[in-house]
Amino acid sequence: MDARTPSALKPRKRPRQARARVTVDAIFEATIQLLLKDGPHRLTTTRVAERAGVSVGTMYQYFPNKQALVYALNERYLEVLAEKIESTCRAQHGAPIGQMVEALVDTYWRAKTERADVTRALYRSVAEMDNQTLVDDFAARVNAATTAMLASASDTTLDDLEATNLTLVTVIFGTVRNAFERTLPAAQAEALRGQLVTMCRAYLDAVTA
Amino acid sequence: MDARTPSALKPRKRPRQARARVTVDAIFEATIQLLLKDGPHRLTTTRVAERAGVSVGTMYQYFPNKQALVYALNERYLEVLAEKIESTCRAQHGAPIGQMVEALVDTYWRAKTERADVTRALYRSVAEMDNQTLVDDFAARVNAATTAMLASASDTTLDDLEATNLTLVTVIFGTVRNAFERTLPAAQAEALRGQLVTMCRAYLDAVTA
DNA sequence: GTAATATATGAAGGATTGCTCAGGTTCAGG
DNA sequence: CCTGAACCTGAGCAATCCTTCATATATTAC
Repeated sequence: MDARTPSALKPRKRPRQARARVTVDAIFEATIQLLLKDGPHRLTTTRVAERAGVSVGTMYQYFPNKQALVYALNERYLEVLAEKIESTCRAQHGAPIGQMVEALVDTYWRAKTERADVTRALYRSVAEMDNQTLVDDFAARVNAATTAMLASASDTTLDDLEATNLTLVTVIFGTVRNAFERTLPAAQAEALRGQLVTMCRAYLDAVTA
Repeated sequence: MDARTPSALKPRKRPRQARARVTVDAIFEATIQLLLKDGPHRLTTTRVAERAGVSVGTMYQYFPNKQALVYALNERYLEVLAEKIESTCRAQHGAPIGQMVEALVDTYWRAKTERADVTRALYRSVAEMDNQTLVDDFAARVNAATTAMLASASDTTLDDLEATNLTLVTVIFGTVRNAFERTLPAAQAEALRGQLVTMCRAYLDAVTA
């Protein structure tokens, strides 16, 4: 758990026994399902506990309040996502730059598509409860990884690494998100993903020449 | 008011006298301010009325419930935004395609930047209350306008107008939104806007050649 | 086996919220 | 000036909702 986590949102205690770990997982899963079904403003501690098959009191043994629950959920999700991105960046170290962005788009797109409904549910929950800290931390972490990757490109050195990196990351992440909110038919979504890669490559050609 | 507005969200009645119009405006403004200050999940009918300087009952004379209030607010905002975009598209009819996207980015970016705080507040409120209908309508409207514009380009005809249009719109809108959530320093934001234009132009060169 | 610890329960308290309604005030038209 | 329509008031009801705590069970360590 991040040291930067606001104290009011820090988990009360970690599960030590196996059954407790099962319980906490069930609580997380129940939260996702409810977020999905009813949206964030109908997310209730009672309902979460009910669906998780535990009592409210149990939930409060691990999370000091409702917000902390959603916070922890997003933290968990972003942690996994950040790791995937970092892994891709490491794998592409020293590759040609065009291949890099393609890999980045692929990784991010796939991560979001794997459980599209969960993605949507969490996007909404981040907005409702305010988890800006989480988002900022995530952004910083991703930024470091992609910057390092781009700097190692075998076929070019970028004039303004910072600016190009910021542009690529913002465009890719923003586009993916927007694509999700439109709930496009699969074929169109797939086409869009291809076009996004084309676009990024064209951009890199332009700022490289 | 759109005919597609779900009946549970339709305004109860329109203000007929001048003082009533003032009241409704005050209610809208109060909603924005509270959304800004405390986020959507602390938006309360009592608080809205209080800050607007009217009583709760007054609010309920024009809106059947809280959700309808937020809905109407976003409807108003998106209406203005859609008009700006349509206006730009008309103005660029028959222009070179590169100039078109530049104008589109400019218009959208400026519209969002003019009152950046309001933009952020509304982004969040759309997510919390579910106003998907509004977003979909907006998307369809913008789509029609930009498609018509792109089709009239003086210097090229696009192979796949639909796909290119979808790509451009999704990328531009998504990027702008993401840029806002990161609360970038003004200089970086400005640079990003420029890079976005470069990117779109490079993309158009690529799919046109 | 037993003490210490971890985990689970759920009724109930306290606070808040969305919304109504019976009764007032202001305005516009005649 | 008068009357009906438009507009406004705000105490209070009903419905939740978040959270606690006294109590009970399961697990681990010895």
